[in-house]
Amino acid sequence: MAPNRRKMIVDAATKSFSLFGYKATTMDQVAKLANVGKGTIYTFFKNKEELFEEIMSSLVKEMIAEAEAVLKPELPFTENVHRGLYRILEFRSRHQLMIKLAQEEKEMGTIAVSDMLQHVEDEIIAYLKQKIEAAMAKGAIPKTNPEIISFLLLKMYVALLSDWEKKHEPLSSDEIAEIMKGLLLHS
Amino acid sequence: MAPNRRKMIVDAATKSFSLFGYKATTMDQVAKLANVGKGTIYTFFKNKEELFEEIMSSLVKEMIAEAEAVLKPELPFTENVHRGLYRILEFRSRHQLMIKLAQEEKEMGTIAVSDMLQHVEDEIIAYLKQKIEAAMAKGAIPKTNPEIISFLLLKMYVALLSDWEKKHEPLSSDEIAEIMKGLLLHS
DNA sequence: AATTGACTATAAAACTAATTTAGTCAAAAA
DNA sequence: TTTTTGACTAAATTAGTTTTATAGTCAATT
Repeated sequence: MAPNRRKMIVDAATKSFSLFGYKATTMDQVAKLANVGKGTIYTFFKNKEELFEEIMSSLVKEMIAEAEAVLKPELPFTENVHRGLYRILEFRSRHQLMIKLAQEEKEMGTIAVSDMLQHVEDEIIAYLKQKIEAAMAKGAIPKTNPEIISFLLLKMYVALLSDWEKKHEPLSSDEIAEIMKGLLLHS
Repeated sequence: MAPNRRKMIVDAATKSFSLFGYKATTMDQVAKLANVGKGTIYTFFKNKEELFEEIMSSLVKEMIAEAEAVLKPELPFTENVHRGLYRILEFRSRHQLMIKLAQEEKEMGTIAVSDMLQHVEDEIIAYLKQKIEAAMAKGAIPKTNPEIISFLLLKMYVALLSDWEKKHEPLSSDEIAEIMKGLLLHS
Protein backbone atom coordinates (compact mmCIF):
# COMPACT_ATOMS: atom_id res chain seq x y z
CA MET A 1 0.00 0.00 0.00
CA ALA A 2 1.51 3.25 -1.20
CA PRO A 3 0.22 5.81 1.27
CA ASN A 4 -1.40 8.73 -0.53
CA ARG A 5 -0.05 11.52 1.63
CA ARG A 6 -2.31 14.20 0.24
CA LYS A 7 -5.42 12.16 1.00
CA MET A 8 -4.14 11.24 4.46
CA ILE A 9 -3.74 14.92 5.22
CA VAL A 10 -7.16 15.91 3.93
CA ASP A 11 -8.83 13.07 5.82
CA ALA A 12 -7.01 13.89 9.04
CA ALA A 13 -7.86 17.58 8.78
CA THR A 14 -11.51 16.80 8.01
CA LYS A 15 -11.74 14.60 11.07
CA SER A 16 -10.04 17.16 13.30
CA PHE A 17 -12.09 20.11 12.02
CA SER A 18 -15.24 18.05 12.60
CA LEU A 19 -14.26 17.12 16.14
CA PHE A 20 -12.58 20.29 17.41
CA GLY A 21 -13.42 23.04 14.93
CA TYR A 22 -11.13 25.15 12.77
CA LYS A 23 -9.41 27.23 15.42
CA ALA A 24 -8.74 24.35 17.81
CA THR A 25 -7.24 22.15 15.10
CA THR A 26 -3.48 22.57 15.02
CA MET A 27 -1.25 21.74 12.10
CA ASP A 28 0.84 19.56 14.42
CA GLN A 29 -2.31 17.67 15.28
CA VAL A 30 -3.19 17.18 11.61
CA ALA A 31 0.35 16.03 10.81
CA LYS A 32 0.28 13.48 13.62
CA LEU A 33 -3.17 12.18 12.68
CA ALA A 34 -2.07 11.89 9.06
CA ASN A 35 1.21 10.16 10.01
CA VAL A 36 3.12 12.78 8.15
CA GLY A 37 5.73 15.37 8.99
CA LYS A 38 4.30 18.84 9.41
CA GLY A 39 6.37 20.18 6.55
CA THR A 40 4.70 17.73 4.18
CA ILE A 41 1.38 19.46 4.66
CA TYR A 42 2.96 22.63 3.30
CA THR A 43 4.11 20.89 0.14
CA PHE A 44 0.45 20.28 -0.75
CA PHE A 45 -1.23 23.34 0.76
CA LYS A 46 0.02 26.89 1.01
CA ASN A 47 -1.40 27.29 4.50
CA LYS A 48 -4.09 26.18 6.95
CA GLU A 49 -6.76 28.26 5.24
CA GLU A 50 -6.13 26.67 1.85
CA LEU A 51 -6.47 23.21 3.38
CA PHE A 52 -9.75 24.35 4.91
CA GLU A 53 -10.92 25.67 1.54
CA GLU A 54 -10.26 22.38 -0.21
CA ILE A 55 -12.20 20.46 2.40
CA MET A 56 -15.17 22.82 2.29
CA SER A 57 -15.16 22.84 -1.48
CA SER A 58 -15.57 19.06 -1.47
CA LEU A 59 -18.33 19.39 1.07
CA VAL A 60 -20.26 21.82 -1.12
CA LYS A 61 -19.92 19.42 -4.06
CA GLU A 62 -21.23 16.61 -1.87
CA MET A 63 -24.15 18.76 -0.75
CA ILE A 64 -25.10 19.65 -4.30
CA ALA A 65 -24.78 16.02 -5.37
CA GLU A 66 -27.21 15.07 -2.59
CA ALA A 67 -29.63 17.70 -3.82
CA GLU A 68 -29.32 16.52 -7.43
CA ALA A 69 -30.05 12.98 -6.29
CA VAL A 70 -33.54 13.83 -5.08
CA LEU A 71 -34.61 15.87 -8.11
CA LYS A 72 -37.10 14.27 -10.48
CA PRO A 73 -37.55 15.90 -13.90
CA GLU A 74 -41.16 14.75 -14.12
CA LEU A 75 -42.19 16.67 -10.98
CA PRO A 76 -43.26 20.34 -11.08
CA PHE A 77 -40.42 22.81 -10.62
CA THR A 78 -41.62 24.05 -7.21
CA GLU A 79 -41.74 20.51 -5.90
CA ASN A 80 -38.12 20.02 -6.97
CA VAL A 81 -37.11 23.29 -5.32
CA HIS A 82 -38.60 21.98 -2.12
CA ARG A 83 -36.88 18.62 -2.38
CA GLY A 84 -33.49 20.11 -3.22
CA LEU A 85 -33.49 22.86 -0.62
CA TYR A 86 -34.84 20.58 2.07
CA ARG A 87 -32.12 18.07 1.32
CA ILE A 88 -29.36 20.66 1.37
CA LEU A 89 -30.47 22.16 4.68
CA GLU A 90 -31.00 18.76 6.21
CA PHE A 91 -27.51 17.78 5.12
CA ARG A 92 -26.19 20.96 6.65
CA SER A 93 -27.92 20.34 9.95
CA ARG A 94 -26.80 16.71 10.22
CA HIS A 95 -23.24 16.94 8.97
CA GLN A 96 -20.75 16.92 11.84
CA LEU A 97 -18.36 19.40 10.22
CA MET A 98 -21.11 21.90 9.42
CA ILE A 99 -22.53 21.59 12.93
CA LYS A 100 -19.12 22.21 14.49
CA LEU A 101 -18.41 25.22 12.27
CA ALA A 102 -21.80 26.79 12.98
CA GLN A 103 -21.14 26.36 16.68
CA GLU A 104 -17.66 27.83 16.37
CA GLU A 105 -18.96 30.85 14.48
CA LYS A 106 -21.61 31.50 17.12
CA GLU A 107 -19.48 30.90 20.19
CA MET A 108 -16.04 32.15 19.16
CA GLY A 109 -16.76 34.28 16.09
CA THR A 110 -13.73 32.90 14.22
CA ILE A 111 -13.41 35.12 11.14
CA ALA A 112 -12.12 32.39 8.80
CA VAL A 113 -15.14 30.29 9.74
CA SER A 114 -17.67 33.12 9.24
CA ASP A 115 -16.18 33.85 5.83
CA MET A 116 -16.30 30.19 4.88
CA LEU A 117 -19.92 29.72 5.95
CA GLN A 118 -20.87 32.81 3.98
CA HIS A 119 -19.07 31.35 0.99
CA VAL A 120 -20.95 28.06 1.33
CA GLU A 121 -24.22 29.99 1.40
CA ASP A 122 -23.18 31.89 -1.72
CA GLU A 123 -22.46 28.64 -3.50
CA ILE A 124 -25.87 27.24 -2.61
CA ILE A 125 -27.52 30.39 -3.92
CA ALA A 126 -25.47 30.19 -7.13
CA TYR A 127 -26.61 26.59 -7.60
CA LEU A 128 -30.24 27.49 -6.99
CA LYS A 129 -29.99 30.48 -9.29
CA GLN A 130 -28.79 28.34 -12.14
CA LYS A 131 -31.78 26.00 -11.68
CA ILE A 132 -34.13 28.97 -11.55
CA GLU A 133 -32.69 30.48 -14.71
CA ALA A 134 -33.19 27.18 -16.50
CA ALA A 135 -36.81 27.02 -15.33
CA MET A 136 -37.41 30.61 -16.47
CA ALA A 137 -35.91 29.87 -19.86
CA LYS A 138 -38.28 26.92 -20.19
CA GLY A 139 -41.21 29.09 -19.14
CA ALA A 140 -41.87 26.91 -16.10
CA ILE A 141 -41.89 29.99 -13.88
CA PRO A 142 -42.30 33.70 -14.63
CA LYS A 143 -39.22 35.73 -15.44
CA THR A 144 -37.97 37.86 -12.55
CA ASN A 145 -34.56 38.50 -11.01
CA PRO A 146 -33.24 34.95 -10.39
CA GLU A 147 -30.56 36.10 -7.94
CA ILE A 148 -33.09 37.73 -5.62
CA ILE A 149 -35.50 34.82 -5.89
CA SER A 150 -32.75 32.31 -5.05
CA PHE A 151 -31.59 34.43 -2.15
CA LEU A 152 -35.10 34.77 -0.80
CA LEU A 153 -36.03 31.11 -1.23
CA LEU A 154 -32.96 30.01 0.69
CA LYS A 155 -33.72 32.50 3.48
CA MET A 156 -37.29 31.21 3.67
CA TYR A 157 -36.16 27.61 3.97
CA VAL A 158 -33.56 28.48 6.57
CA ALA A 159 -36.24 30.34 8.50
CA LEU A 160 -38.65 27.40 8.41
CA LEU A 161 -36.07 24.66 8.96
CA SER A 162 -33.54 26.20 11.32
CA ASP A 163 -34.78 29.45 12.84
CA TRP A 164 -38.30 28.25 13.64
CA GLU A 165 -36.93 25.38 15.72
CA LYS A 166 -35.24 27.79 18.12
CA LYS A 167 -38.55 28.73 19.72
CA HIS A 168 -41.09 26.17 18.46
CA GLU A 169 -41.60 22.53 17.63
CA PRO A 170 -39.73 21.63 14.40
CA LEU A 171 -41.71 21.52 11.19
CA SER A 172 -41.75 18.38 9.04
CA SER A 173 -40.85 18.38 5.36
CA ASP A 174 -44.53 18.04 4.47
CA GLU A 175 -45.56 20.90 6.72
CA ILE A 176 -42.95 23.13 5.13
CA ALA A 177 -44.02 22.10 1.63
CA GLU A 178 -47.60 22.91 2.61
CA ILE A 179 -46.69 26.34 3.98
CA MET A 180 -44.66 27.22 0.90
CA LYS A 181 -47.40 26.04 -1.43
CA GLY A 182 -50.00 28.02 0.52
CA LEU A 183 -47.89 31.16 0.41
CA LEU A 184 -46.92 30.92 -3.23
CA LEU A 185 -50.37 30.22 -4.56
CA HIS A 186 -52.23 33.35 -3.50
CA SER A 187 -52.08 36.59 -1.63
CA MET B 1 -40.51 73.88 36.68
CA ALA B 2 -40.99 70.86 38.88
CA PRO B 3 -38.41 68.40 37.58
CA ASN B 4 -40.01 65.05 36.83
CA ARG B 5 -37.23 62.84 38.09
CA ARG B 6 -38.56 59.65 36.55
CA LYS B 7 -38.71 61.19 33.09
CA MET B 8 -35.27 62.77 33.50
CA ILE B 9 -33.87 59.33 34.27
CA VAL B 10 -35.57 57.63 31.35
CA ASP B 11 -34.49 60.37 28.95
CA ALA B 12 -30.92 60.31 30.18
CA ALA B 13 -30.73 56.53 29.92
CA THR B 14 -32.23 56.57 26.43
CA LYS B 15 -29.68 59.09 25.29
CA SER B 16 -26.79 57.18 26.84
CA PHE B 17 -27.91 53.78 25.52
CA SER B 18 -28.24 55.34 22.07
CA LEU B 19 -24.78 56.88 22.17
CA PHE B 20 -22.74 54.24 23.98
CA GLY B 21 -24.84 51.08 24.04
CA TYR B 22 -26.20 49.12 26.99
CA LYS B 23 -22.99 47.72 28.42
CA ALA B 24 -21.02 50.95 28.20
CA THR B 25 -23.73 52.99 29.89
CA THR B 26 -23.08 53.19 33.62
CA MET B 27 -25.66 53.98 36.24
CA ASP B 28 -23.40 56.77 37.51
CA GLN B 29 -23.43 58.21 34.02
CA VAL B 30 -27.21 58.06 33.83
CA ALA B 31 -27.54 59.67 37.27
CA LYS B 32 -25.23 62.50 36.28
CA LEU B 33 -26.98 63.08 32.93
CA ALA B 34 -30.34 63.07 34.69
CA ASN B 35 -29.12 65.45 37.43
CA VAL B 36 -30.15 62.95 40.04
CA GLY B 37 -28.45 60.96 42.75
CA LYS B 38 -27.74 57.38 41.75
CA GLY B 39 -29.94 56.05 44.54
CA THR B 40 -32.92 57.87 43.05
CA ILE B 41 -32.77 55.69 39.96
CA TYR B 42 -33.29 52.68 42.20
CA THR B 43 -36.43 54.17 43.72
CA PHE B 44 -38.04 54.02 40.25
CA PHE B 45 -36.39 50.93 38.74
CA LYS B 46 -35.36 47.70 40.40
CA ASN B 47 -32.15 47.53 38.38
CA LYS B 48 -30.44 48.49 35.13
CA GLU B 49 -32.23 45.80 33.17
CA GLU B 50 -35.67 47.01 34.22
CA LEU B 51 -34.81 50.53 33.12
CA PHE B 52 -33.72 49.08 29.77
CA GLU B 53 -36.98 47.15 29.50
CA GLU B 54 -39.09 50.24 30.05
CA ILE B 55 -37.21 52.14 27.37
CA MET B 56 -37.44 49.31 24.84
CA SER B 57 -41.10 48.79 25.61
CA SER B 58 -41.79 52.42 24.68
CA LEU B 59 -39.75 51.97 21.54
CA VAL B 60 -41.82 48.98 20.44
CA LYS B 61 -45.00 50.98 21.04
CA GLU B 62 -43.58 53.80 18.94
CA MET B 63 -42.65 51.36 16.17
CA ILE B 64 -46.12 49.88 16.08
CA ALA B 65 -47.70 53.33 16.11
CA GLU B 66 -45.58 54.22 13.05
CA ALA B 67 -46.78 51.08 11.32
CA GLU B 68 -50.42 51.81 12.17
CA ALA B 69 -50.03 55.30 10.76
CA VAL B 70 -49.33 54.03 7.24
CA LEU B 71 -52.12 51.44 7.09
CA LYS B 72 -55.13 52.28 4.93
CA PRO B 73 -58.25 50.14 5.41
CA GLU B 74 -59.30 50.63 1.79
CA LEU B 75 -56.12 49.00 0.44
CA PRO B 76 -55.79 45.24 -0.07
CA PHE B 77 -54.44 43.36 2.92
CA THR B 78 -51.16 42.41 1.26
CA GLU B 79 -50.49 46.04 0.39
CA ASN B 80 -50.95 46.97 4.02
CA VAL B 81 -48.65 44.17 5.14
CA HIS B 82 -46.02 45.62 2.87
CA ARG B 83 -46.53 49.18 4.12
CA GLY B 84 -46.49 48.16 7.78
CA LEU B 85 -43.51 45.84 7.65
CA TYR B 86 -41.52 48.20 5.49
CA ARG B 87 -42.18 51.01 7.93
CA ILE B 88 -41.21 48.93 10.96
CA LEU B 89 -37.95 47.74 9.43
CA GLU B 90 -37.10 51.17 8.14
CA PHE B 91 -37.73 52.57 11.60
CA ARG B 92 -35.47 49.89 13.00
CA SER B 93 -32.68 50.68 10.58
CA ARG B 94 -32.81 54.44 11.14
CA HIS B 95 -33.36 54.62 14.88
CA GLN B 96 -30.14 55.44 16.72
CA LEU B 97 -30.89 53.20 19.70
CA MET B 98 -31.73 50.18 17.52
CA ILE B 99 -28.63 50.73 15.41
CA LYS B 100 -26.42 50.90 18.49
CA LEU B 101 -27.96 47.79 20.02
CA ALA B 102 -27.62 45.78 16.81
CA GLN B 103 -23.97 46.81 16.64
CA GLU B 104 -23.42 45.91 20.29
CA GLU B 105 -24.98 42.51 19.81
CA LYS B 106 -22.78 41.79 16.81
CA GLU B 107 -19.52 43.14 18.18
CA MET B 108 -19.73 42.35 21.88
CA GLY B 109 -22.47 39.74 22.09
CA THR B 110 -23.98 41.32 25.23
CA ILE B 111 -26.55 38.79 26.46
CA ALA B 112 -29.04 41.36 27.80
CA VAL B 113 -29.01 43.04 24.40
CA SER B 114 -29.48 39.80 22.43
CA ASP B 115 -32.40 38.86 24.65
CA MET B 116 -33.95 42.28 24.22
CA LEU B 117 -33.62 42.30 20.43
CA GLN B 118 -35.17 38.85 20.34
CA HIS B 119 -38.01 40.17 22.48
CA VAL B 120 -38.56 43.11 20.14
CA GLU B 121 -38.73 40.70 17.21
CA ASP B 122 -41.26 38.58 19.09
CA GLU B 123 -43.41 41.63 19.71
CA ILE B 124 -43.37 42.55 16.03
CA ILE B 125 -44.41 39.02 15.14
CA ALA B 126 -47.20 39.12 17.72
CA TYR B 127 -48.45 42.39 16.23
CA LEU B 128 -48.35 40.98 12.70
CA LYS B 129 -50.02 37.79 13.83
CA GLN B 130 -52.94 39.70 15.26
CA LYS B 131 -53.40 41.54 11.95
CA ILE B 132 -53.22 38.27 10.05
CA GLU B 133 -55.76 36.60 12.29
CA ALA B 134 -58.15 39.50 11.71
CA ALA B 135 -57.66 39.20 7.94
CA MET B 136 -58.27 35.45 8.08
CA ALA B 137 -61.45 35.94 10.10
CA LYS B 138 -62.67 38.39 7.46
CA GLY B 139 -61.83 35.93 4.70
CA ALA B 140 -59.33 38.36 3.16
CA ILE B 141 -56.66 35.65 3.13
CA PRO B 142 -56.87 31.85 3.38
CA LYS B 143 -56.76 30.28 6.82
CA THR B 144 -53.39 28.81 7.75
CA ASN B 145 -51.18 28.96 10.83
CA PRO B 146 -50.95 32.72 11.50
CA GLU B 147 -47.90 32.38 13.76
CA ILE B 148 -45.83 30.70 11.07
CA ILE B 149 -46.99 33.10 8.39
CA SER B 150 -46.12 36.12 10.54
CA PHE B 151 -42.75 34.65 11.37
CA LEU B 152 -42.00 33.91 7.74
CA LEU B 153 -43.19 37.28 6.44
CA LEU B 154 -40.96 39.12 8.88
CA LYS B 155 -37.99 36.94 7.92
CA MET B 156 -38.64 37.64 4.24
CA TYR B 157 -38.75 41.37 4.79
CA VAL B 158 -35.62 41.31 6.91
CA ALA B 159 -33.92 39.31 4.17
CA LEU B 160 -34.92 41.78 1.45
CA LEU B 161 -34.38 44.95 3.46
CA SER B 162 -31.37 44.19 5.65
CA ASP B 163 -29.59 41.01 4.57
CA TRP B 164 -29.65 41.71 0.83
CA GLU B 165 -27.86 45.03 1.34
CA LYS B 166 -24.84 43.28 2.82
CA LYS B 167 -23.72 42.03 -0.59
CA HIS B 168 -25.83 43.94 -3.14
CA GLU B 169 -27.33 47.30 -3.95
CA PRO B 170 -30.26 48.06 -1.62
CA LEU B 171 -33.76 47.39 -2.89
CA SER B 172 -36.37 50.15 -2.92
CA SER B 173 -39.77 49.80 -1.32
CA ASP B 174 -41.35 49.39 -4.74
CA GLU B 175 -38.88 46.73 -5.81
CA ILE B 176 -39.59 44.78 -2.65
CA ALA B 177 -43.33 45.14 -3.14
CA GLU B 178 -42.89 43.88 -6.70
CA ILE B 179 -40.83 40.88 -5.61
CA MET B 180 -43.30 39.93 -2.90
CA LYS B 181 -46.25 40.30 -5.27
CA GLY B 182 -44.49 38.21 -7.90
CA LEU B 183 -43.70 35.48 -5.39
CA LEU B 184 -47.09 35.39 -3.74
CA LEU B 185 -49.11 35.30 -6.93
CA HIS B 186 -47.89 32.08 -8.51
CA SER B 187 -45.49 29.19 -8.27
C1' DA C 1 13.46 14.96 -5.18
C1' DA C 2 10.58 14.28 -1.29
C1' DT C 3 10.09 14.37 3.55
C1' DT C 4 10.97 15.78 8.05
C1' DG C 5 10.80 18.00 12.72
C1' DA C 6 13.59 21.41 15.35
C1' DC C 7 13.25 26.26 15.14
C1' DT C 8 11.29 31.17 15.25
C1' DA C 9 8.37 35.00 15.31
C1' DT C 10 3.90 35.90 16.53
C1' DA C 11 -0.39 35.25 18.52
C1' DA C 12 -3.15 33.43 22.22
C1' DA C 13 -3.80 32.07 26.96
C1' DA C 14 -3.08 32.38 31.90
C1' DC C 15 -2.29 34.97 35.62
C1' DT C 16 -2.31 39.03 38.53
C1' DA C 17 -3.06 43.73 39.95
C1' DA C 18 -5.73 47.68 39.43
C1' DT C 19 -9.92 49.71 38.19
C1' DT C 20 -14.77 50.02 37.41
C1' DT C 21 -19.45 49.34 38.37
C1' DA C 22 -24.25 47.71 39.95
C1' DG C 23 -26.60 48.00 43.70
C1' DT C 24 -27.09 49.30 49.01
C1' DC C 25 -28.05 52.04 52.92
C1' DA C 26 -27.12 55.35 56.68
C1' DA C 27 -27.26 60.08 56.72
C1' DA C 28 -28.89 64.62 54.87
C1' DA C 29 -32.45 67.34 52.82
C1' DA C 30 -37.07 68.46 51.96
C1' DT D 1 -42.03 61.63 57.91
C1' DT D 2 -40.69 60.91 53.16
C1' DT D 3 -37.48 61.55 49.51
C1' DT D 4 -33.01 62.02 47.89
C1' DT D 5 -28.30 61.32 48.05
C1' DG D 6 -23.48 59.71 47.30
C1' DA D 7 -19.89 57.15 49.95
C1' DC D 8 -19.38 52.33 50.29
C1' DT D 9 -18.85 47.22 49.02
C1' DA D 10 -18.66 42.99 46.67
C1' DA D 11 -18.28 41.41 42.32
C1' DA D 12 -17.00 41.88 37.81
C1' DT D 13 -14.20 43.88 34.22
C1' DT D 14 -10.09 45.64 32.35
C1' DA D 15 -5.13 46.39 31.78
C1' DG D 16 -0.64 44.82 32.02
C1' DT D 17 2.64 41.00 32.12
C1' DT D 18 4.37 36.52 31.69
C1' DT D 19 3.97 32.06 29.86
C1' DT D 20 2.56 28.87 26.51
C1' DA D 21 1.04 27.35 21.98
C1' DT D 22 1.07 27.55 17.09
C1' DA D 23 1.57 28.62 11.94
C1' DG D 24 4.81 28.47 8.89
C1' DT D 25 10.08 27.83 7.51
C1' DC D 26 14.16 25.53 6.14
C1' DA D 27 18.58 23.00 6.80
C1' DA D 28 19.29 18.33 7.45
C1' DT D 29 17.80 13.58 6.31
C1' DT D 30 15.91 9.95 3.66
